[in-house]
Amino acid sequence: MVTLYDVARQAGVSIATVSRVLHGQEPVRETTRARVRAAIEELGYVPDGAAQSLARNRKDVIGLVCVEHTGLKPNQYDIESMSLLFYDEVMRGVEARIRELSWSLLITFLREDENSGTTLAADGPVQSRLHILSGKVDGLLIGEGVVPSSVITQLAKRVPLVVLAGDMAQRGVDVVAADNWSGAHALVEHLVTGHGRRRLFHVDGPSTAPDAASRRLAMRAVIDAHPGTVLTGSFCGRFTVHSGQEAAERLLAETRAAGRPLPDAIVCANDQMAIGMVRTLTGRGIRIPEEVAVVGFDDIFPASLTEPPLTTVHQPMRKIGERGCDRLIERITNPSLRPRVELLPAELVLRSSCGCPPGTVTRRQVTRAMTNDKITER
Amino acid sequence: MVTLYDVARQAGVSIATVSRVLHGQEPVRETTRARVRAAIEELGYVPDGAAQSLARNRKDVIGLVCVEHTGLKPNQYDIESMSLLFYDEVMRGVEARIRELSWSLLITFLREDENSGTTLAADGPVQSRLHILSGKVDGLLIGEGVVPSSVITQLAKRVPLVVLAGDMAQRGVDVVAADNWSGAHALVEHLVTGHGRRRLFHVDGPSTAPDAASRRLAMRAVIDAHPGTVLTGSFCGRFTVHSGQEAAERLLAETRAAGRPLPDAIVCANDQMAIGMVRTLTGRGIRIPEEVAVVGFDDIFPASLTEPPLTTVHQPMRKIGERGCDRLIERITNPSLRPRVELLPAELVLRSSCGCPPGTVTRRQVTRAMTNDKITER
DNA sequence: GTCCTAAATGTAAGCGTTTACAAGCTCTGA
DNA sequence: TCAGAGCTTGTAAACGCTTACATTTAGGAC
Repeated sequence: MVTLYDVARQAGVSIATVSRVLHGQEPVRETTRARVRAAIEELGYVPDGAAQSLARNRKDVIGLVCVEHTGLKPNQYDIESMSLLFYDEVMRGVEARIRELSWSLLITFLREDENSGTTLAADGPVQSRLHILSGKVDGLLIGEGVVPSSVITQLAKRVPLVVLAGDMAQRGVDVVAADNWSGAHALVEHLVTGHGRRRLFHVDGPSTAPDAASRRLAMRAVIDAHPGTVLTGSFCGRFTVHSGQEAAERLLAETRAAGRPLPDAIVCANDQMAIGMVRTLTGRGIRIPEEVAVVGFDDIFPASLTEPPLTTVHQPMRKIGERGCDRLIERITNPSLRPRVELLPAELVLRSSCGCPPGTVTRRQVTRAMTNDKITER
Repeated sequence: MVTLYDVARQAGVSIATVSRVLHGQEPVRETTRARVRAAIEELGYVPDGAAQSLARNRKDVIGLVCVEHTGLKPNQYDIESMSLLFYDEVMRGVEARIRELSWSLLITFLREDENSGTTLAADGPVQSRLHILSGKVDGLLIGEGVVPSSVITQLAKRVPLVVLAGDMAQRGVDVVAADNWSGAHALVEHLVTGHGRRRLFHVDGPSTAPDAASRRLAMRAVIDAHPGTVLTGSFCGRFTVHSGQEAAERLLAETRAAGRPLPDAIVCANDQMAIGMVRTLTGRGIRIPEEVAVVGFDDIFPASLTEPPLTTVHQPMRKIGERGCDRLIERITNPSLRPRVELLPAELVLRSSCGCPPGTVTRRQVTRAMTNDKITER
């Protein structure tokens, strides 16, 4: 390994001078500078990042902890695995910011199942990996969903940290997330006031999923605000295409058995389930949106390819990465900042599964005016 | 910041003892161990990664340099941006290996256009970023395509390095890539011997793209091996859907003008162009594969969604990440290893755009027997 | 109690940088 | 010619950890 000393010897100067040349600091004679440059070039010197970090007391590295969805066939892209793209977008947002600073980005994937069973263990594999990681970075960006919030709160005491996405208000920790509530609210509002749908069916996510919760609340809010609007029923799915299909089967069976008509609209907690719903319904000859509207959430890529194309809500993942990174850097710079929750506007994407005319593609940012406290109280 | 000294003071022991407890080393009395553990917990001590790296003389970090495709609309998934997925798969492969070792992964994206103009500058922005990066890692995984090979060769002298994907034989540098040639060869061979197609048209990639080159050579090889088989023409596209549509327009115009029949099969250098081709052709009422077969390359997600579904070649990106990582670790461990080129089998994916019956989905790994030298000589 | 051995713990020298401070130059102006 | 100012350059002390080696301690055997 070539060190500063080697370069200094080769150039006939002291290590301080080499360091100065390396960082373009001023008081170095032009001839000396040239000599040092030549030595660096000749020896192929690369400054050791660890030593620099130690001396400068900062690493110029931030860590991003992503959620890795499990149960996917490797090497094969399908509709389920499209959700993978979320964190890839976040990552690109973060990287774009990081790059401007000449910092670096450390990535870790945490598998959804990795923490099951060890949630409460103070020293599970997840904790251990996060611990090692936090020693290598100046700050951490953590995707919500895998790490229990108690662990996050604990971790935040030791290292600057920002929680990304998700929907839970982490008390005392910075959060940057999409405004899921407003997205879902605008979506359902559109069905009700835009297309006169009154009898709604809900395909919900798992009760444990925090994002599903706020979507559910938003739907409730719209229904309550419009007399005459009712929730005719709901199904609790697992966010998969298959769940959506199950939901459809169940819905059809139940309405027929009871001799009731179909609902006017079906609101699904994510696009995968909406796609499953659309497939099964159209397979049974039911016309969408004429007989029933179907909407999803997330705007994954295949949502634009269904027949009819799916009306949904796009999540600003890249922006979440960017803003999360900005926030983290603020916090690193000024650790005494009061933690805040920042919600980014979601984007309502109107295609035609909601009843809008075929060929429609309208995008509209939606969010609500609010203060921190309103949000954290939610 | 809490250091070893703080913990040592709190526990009433020396820093050496704390360090031993930290790493579970043997000769420490149980009572002492407990005392130290308590102090660590109480103070919320996190070992400083930089200091550890410096003292241990290894960083337990490897860097991955990805190619970032440009000109994409942010926050919007479309067929073009599906190519983004390549590096995301590679990344997951690398991370899976890294994780087993408790190492970390540093990510950098290099934009395709970032290097244009400065290719030969010894100190362009790309070089500078790679330089900083290489000081922070034990080794580097570089996706081929952005960094000029002269820069790579240079870099490889200073830091353990493995080149991923691409197709170029980097002399004197480790390479792990997909066997594009065999994939393309099997694909064209299938058209010719499996479906009796004789008159082939080629939608090529940019002449500068190294992967396009080997696909072109493979096609040539099949044609030469089968008397009676001819290349009726070719079009040089830019790997986009739009290029594929242009190619289709041009092909139709020329064959009609010359009063010639359509070719039997159209071989596209990637899926995006094949999709553009399929769209335009079916739009003009031409039946695929009855009138003409169309095949692509890469097996991006939308390839399975066209009508008819596209026959193509899947690239084992995740495997490339895994094997590249293994190779890099070998090289870090033993820097005197002779550099090798390793080609991973590609996977022929038969759907129905080639003439196979509707509903077909057959996957077959393809590669050729070979030695290093044969490959590097190619 | 003494002595020996082995186990437990402590001391201090790095690791490769940065940077405050000291020291050495080269001028300029008297 | 020399003092002093202003550039350059060098010296050495951190930074927080690991680890070889030195030292202390505990536990037996006599």
